[in-house]
Amino acid sequence: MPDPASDKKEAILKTALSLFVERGFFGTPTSLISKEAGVATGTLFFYFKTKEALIDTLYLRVKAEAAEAMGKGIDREPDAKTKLRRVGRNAVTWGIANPEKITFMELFAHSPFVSTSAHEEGMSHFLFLENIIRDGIREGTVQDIDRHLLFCMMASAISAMIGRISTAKTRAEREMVIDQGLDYIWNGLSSEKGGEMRNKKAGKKDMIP
Amino acid sequence: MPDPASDKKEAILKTALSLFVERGFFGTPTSLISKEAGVATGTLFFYFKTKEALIDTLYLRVKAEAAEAMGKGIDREPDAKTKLRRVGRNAVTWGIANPEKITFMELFAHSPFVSTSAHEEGMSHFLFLENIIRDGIREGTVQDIDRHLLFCMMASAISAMIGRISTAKTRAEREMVIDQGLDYIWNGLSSEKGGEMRNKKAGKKDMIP
Amino acid sequence: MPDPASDKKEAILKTALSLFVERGFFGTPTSLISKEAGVATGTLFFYFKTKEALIDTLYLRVKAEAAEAMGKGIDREPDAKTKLRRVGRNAVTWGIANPEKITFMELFAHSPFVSTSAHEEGMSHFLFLENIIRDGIREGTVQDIDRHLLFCMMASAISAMIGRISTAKTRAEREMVIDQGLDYIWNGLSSEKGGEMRNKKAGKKDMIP
Amino acid sequence: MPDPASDKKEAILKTALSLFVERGFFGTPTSLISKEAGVATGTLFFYFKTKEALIDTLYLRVKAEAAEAMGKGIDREPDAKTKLRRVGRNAVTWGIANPEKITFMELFAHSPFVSTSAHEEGMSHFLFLENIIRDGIREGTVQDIDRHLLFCMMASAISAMIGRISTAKTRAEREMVIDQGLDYIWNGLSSEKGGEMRNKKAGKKDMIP
DNA sequence: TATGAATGAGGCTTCATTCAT
DNA sequence: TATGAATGAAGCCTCATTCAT
Repeated sequence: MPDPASDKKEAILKTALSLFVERGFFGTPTSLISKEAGVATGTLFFYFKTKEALIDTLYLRVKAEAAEAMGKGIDREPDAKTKLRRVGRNAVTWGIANPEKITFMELFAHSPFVSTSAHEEGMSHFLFLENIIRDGIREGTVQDIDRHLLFCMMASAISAMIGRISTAKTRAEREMVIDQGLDYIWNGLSSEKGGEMRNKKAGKKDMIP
Repeated sequence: MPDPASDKKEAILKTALSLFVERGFFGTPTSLISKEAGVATGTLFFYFKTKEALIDTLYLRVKAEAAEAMGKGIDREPDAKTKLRRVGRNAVTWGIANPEKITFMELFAHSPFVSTSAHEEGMSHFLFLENIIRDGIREGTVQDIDRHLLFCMMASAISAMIGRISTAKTRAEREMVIDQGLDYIWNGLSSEKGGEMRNKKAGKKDMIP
Repeated sequence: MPDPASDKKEAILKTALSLFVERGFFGTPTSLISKEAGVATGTLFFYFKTKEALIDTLYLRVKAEAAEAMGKGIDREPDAKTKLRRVGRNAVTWGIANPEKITFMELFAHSPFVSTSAHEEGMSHFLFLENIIRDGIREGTVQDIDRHLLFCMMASAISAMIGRISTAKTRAEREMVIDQGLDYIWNGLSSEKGGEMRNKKAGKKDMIP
Repeated sequence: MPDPASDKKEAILKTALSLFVERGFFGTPTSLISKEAGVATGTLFFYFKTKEALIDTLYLRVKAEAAEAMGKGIDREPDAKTKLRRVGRNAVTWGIANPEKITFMELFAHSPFVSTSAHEEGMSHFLFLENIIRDGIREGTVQDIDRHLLFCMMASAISAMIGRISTAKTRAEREMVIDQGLDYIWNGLSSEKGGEMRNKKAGKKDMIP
């Protein structure tokens, strides 16, 4: 009962993902994709009008999947800080489980091979992140600096983490890197850091005799 | 004094830089490079055995130039913190002045078109950065977390900053983004708050008695 | 009464005619024909074993229809001259009413895409024309020159007329062109003129006395 | 001293002419052209940006050559009648000597594969013909009917003649067909007979005392 | 050094045709 | 009868690279 048509389409998408990551867009001929996917050359073009249409579809899917994974469970978190921390952990978890997809997103995030419309549609899945940042700024727990800059930096930091984690040998090392990385990110975002704020809060408590 | 031969070689390199950034590696035919550079197709292959040899040369040059720019004046800085802050500011300044080169580095940082040896040689120019981080850790001013992770995160943060800055309309906005970005980076790197957090936690325990 | 099966076949033929005229044989994919005809790709190949079988069928139909139209009413004409003139007018009338079919015939009259057998069978519909010419020669009203040449020239003249007529703006202009064209054709075919010319000259002399 | 570059280009043009005539535009792959011409596939595209550019060039050349051949010696002819007769004979002579080129012109005269600009430029070579017809009308030796129609009919008649001639077995038969054909054309064009016929009819009336 | 005509492998895509349903 | 997913050969064209000059 598995839809045979869908099977071939999925096989193409899966194979394309691997090959694009491995060899880049221009580096992977459509003929290789179809061969590795076990379909005829014409079949690829039956499902995707163009090589670019193929990568567009792929891009959108991966972005959507990533966004969904990152947003998992954030509603149960009480504030922006914990929400963002959970997003970070979700991202790392998903990235580790889907290294190809992470690499794919990085490779084609600014690629001209992906259509502008696909870029825009892909970006829309992450609007919820900007919302959390905005809430955090309102709460006073996130530094009130340029939101888009924060967003980009957070994204690049997570990406760097995943990159670093993928070289980790043990589970322990991996966990350590995640913790350190999330600390780094949060401390960078936190408005507490001003050392003074901490001092202030802590001080208040400390000062209570 | 201008060696005519060298002129052509330089013209090819300069043109190739622009075109690779604009259109990617596979997207720019060598014929286009030579045409835009005002030389014959054969001339390009006289100076560079291969298209890959051309991009390797380019990559190495840009990396070396970037490293040199980032290291400017760090000897006069007293400690790791100020050194790193100066590196960051140098990087941003250079990146803004050389947008094509920045883009080029990002595009080909992990690219298979650049040979492994070139990647390694290119990376070597940045060893001084890891040294500063190591010193900072020894000084106690930089968090004692994975050095390579710090390095990657710093690099990606700077890159994100430059990206964000390039969309800034006014000089004032630009300066603000730089300051905020460097704050973010430093606060992320700083051991102060981390220390305090640890202190805090430790404090909790301390307070138990 | 409309056989649904036949409906599809007719739809395919009709669509194919338009598309072949518009875009040529190789220029119109069978997939386009079936799409525009509103049938599945497989259906076309159910009714026509091959793309060439389709165009053969089309060719034969159009030729037969044209021949029938051209022969309409010639039995009521008294002699070869009037017969031929009626054939010419019939041809023009039909050609104006069926521009696609005329173009189709011209396009594929010598085309290798139409099988030789179809060409031969198509030509057979026009044998009656050669018969009229033969009769005219026997009557003495048509020049006794190569019959096949006459046939070809008449055909090409009619075709030229139709082409010229299709650029006419007004009905009056169109009628004028038809009359002039038929005059041209007939005068070209007529043996009278030679005779009359001779008679005329002779006549002049005769009249001198 | 024969320009080697030009050699290859000419070989391609010559081969393309034969193949297009033999197999049509879509029926002859560029790969076949280059193979038969003895050059590499890339060479064809070095000289002609596109397959269409190739046929355009070919079309223009053939048209120009045909026009030049048809106009040969007409200046030495005294009047429109002899000029046109010479044009006709020139055309037939050239057509017999260059059967492929004649066929080529017929095949692609209305072809969409030849660009509109090429069609227009090609047509311009034949303006001198329309001029002769105009002069003839002024002289009173050519029927005063639509000039463009005359032009088309003459062209198609000549073409039909050539077609018929190419099936001639003996030189004598060929000469006969040429003479008959030119007679046909001229009688069709001549205003004498038309005029005389009218004169004749009128004359009869006039003679009625 | 420098040129640019020439090469030919290889890429993307089309399309006539088949076949299981 | 009718469908449309699937096929794969073949077409047009690009482009890194060479080589005679």
